Amino acid sequence: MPADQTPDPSGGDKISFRDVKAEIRRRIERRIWGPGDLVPGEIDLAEDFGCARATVNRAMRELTEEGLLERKRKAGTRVRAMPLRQARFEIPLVRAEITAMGAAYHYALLSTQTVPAPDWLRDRLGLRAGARALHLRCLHSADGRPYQFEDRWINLQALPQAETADFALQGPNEWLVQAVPYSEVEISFLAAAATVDVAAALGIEPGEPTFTAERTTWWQSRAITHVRLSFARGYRMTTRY
Amino acid sequence: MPADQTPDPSGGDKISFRDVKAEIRRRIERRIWGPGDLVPGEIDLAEDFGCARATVNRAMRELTEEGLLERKRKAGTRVRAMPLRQARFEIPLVRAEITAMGAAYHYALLSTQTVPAPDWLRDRLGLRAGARALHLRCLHSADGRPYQFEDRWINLQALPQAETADFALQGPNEWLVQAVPYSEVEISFLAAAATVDVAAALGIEPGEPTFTAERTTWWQSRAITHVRLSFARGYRMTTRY
DNA sequence: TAGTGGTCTAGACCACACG
DNA sequence: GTGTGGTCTAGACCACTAT
Repeated sequence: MPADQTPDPSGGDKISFRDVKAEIRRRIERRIWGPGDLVPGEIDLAEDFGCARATVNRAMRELTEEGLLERKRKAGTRVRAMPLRQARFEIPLVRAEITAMGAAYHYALLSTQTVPAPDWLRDRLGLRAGARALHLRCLHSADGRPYQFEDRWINLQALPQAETADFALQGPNEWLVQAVPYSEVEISFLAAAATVDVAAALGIEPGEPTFTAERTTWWQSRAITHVRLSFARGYRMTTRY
Repeated sequence: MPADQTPDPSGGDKISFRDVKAEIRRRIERRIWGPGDLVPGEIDLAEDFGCARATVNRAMRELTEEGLLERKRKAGTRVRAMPLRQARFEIPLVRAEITAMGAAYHYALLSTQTVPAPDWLRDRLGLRAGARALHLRCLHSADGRPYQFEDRWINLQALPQAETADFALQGPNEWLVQAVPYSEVEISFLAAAATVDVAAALGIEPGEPTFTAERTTWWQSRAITHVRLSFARGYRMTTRY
């Protein structure tokens, strides 16, 4: 009997769901199970691997979540014909991002103003006409160099206490996470030409390409805040998968 | 005893790990368990909820993966003080992306050439001096409008059969997934100024901000391909979490 | 050393979807 | 109808780590 029939080369006694995952991965990579193929059922595999069905189940469930398999009741499990590529990005607080690079973090509040929400914002956040919003502009720096320009709007209907908060020392992002944790978020990434505002803050030329993130946040179905983050020249968002 | 001690309001008999997740979420949102707090152990919660420990375990494991909890053996489970924000983006094939919008997909091969790998590419892919690479330039269109410009390099040492493949009809991406499935990938997103090449292909002005993705792919520790994708004006990558 | 999470098992029942 | 995955359970042992 070939030695690689059984995963778990380490001599440990029990088969782990990790072993099963690795072995299934291997069989897919080596085309033993090709794209679109039907994979044996959990019971068969459990017997093959010499483990409980629950173990196989967990392995296949995770591989499904990772985009390698497709499962349907009664129909069985198939190798995804077109593997679902997905990347996961962590969205840290700027402070954490900067200190993690080993740079000194500095925060500055550039302006703060309570104004009637402009039309596009009312539309975006679902505010009624005449609603007031807090508008903040901030700069986050790394080792003294501009790193990220933050242009934020806060819905004062939903978060009236924001009007009296002091954003001179603590950035609005950090204030918000302690005020409204675990919210629902929509985030977009795009390339934008630097406006005069942004260019001035980041020390670049107007019109220069700027990596930009826009984030809208809800809490219990109420819009809380909308922010546009403009990153300094050369910024990249990177991940592996 | 308060009615909300027990989740599962629907009158169903068994407690699902989903019920447990929802209830834990609720308690965190309502600050019953605040940031940094120690959460009861699995055994206690299982008794509370009237379910097996495995059920609580799955709920908490998934919440941990979602970034809401932090777990350590012996130390127990805590509510993350700074919730780990993470976004997941699906990286579909261009064809799928375009047809999903309801637009007609069109692919065109602009140029193809076998050349010695330039220094930056040798560096990036870990190729030896003098290594040859296949250089492809392609355009993907939606309803006849340029959508994505693809500038790709393929390592011919690792994939010699690419040299004789016909990329006139099938894009290199699609060819590659069938030739080398399930590889290891590093991907970056950035904002770049359109080069003359890119601008001409996409029908925009040189220097215009262009949302750009760079992807390098390995298979069994060998570099396979490196690609730079430039998106048309107005492109956004969006997700919710 | 002891407590907590991590995992495996064997068995059971259910829900969905294909024929 | 019937087969496949989806989930729950009760019990067990293990592995890490704080004390």
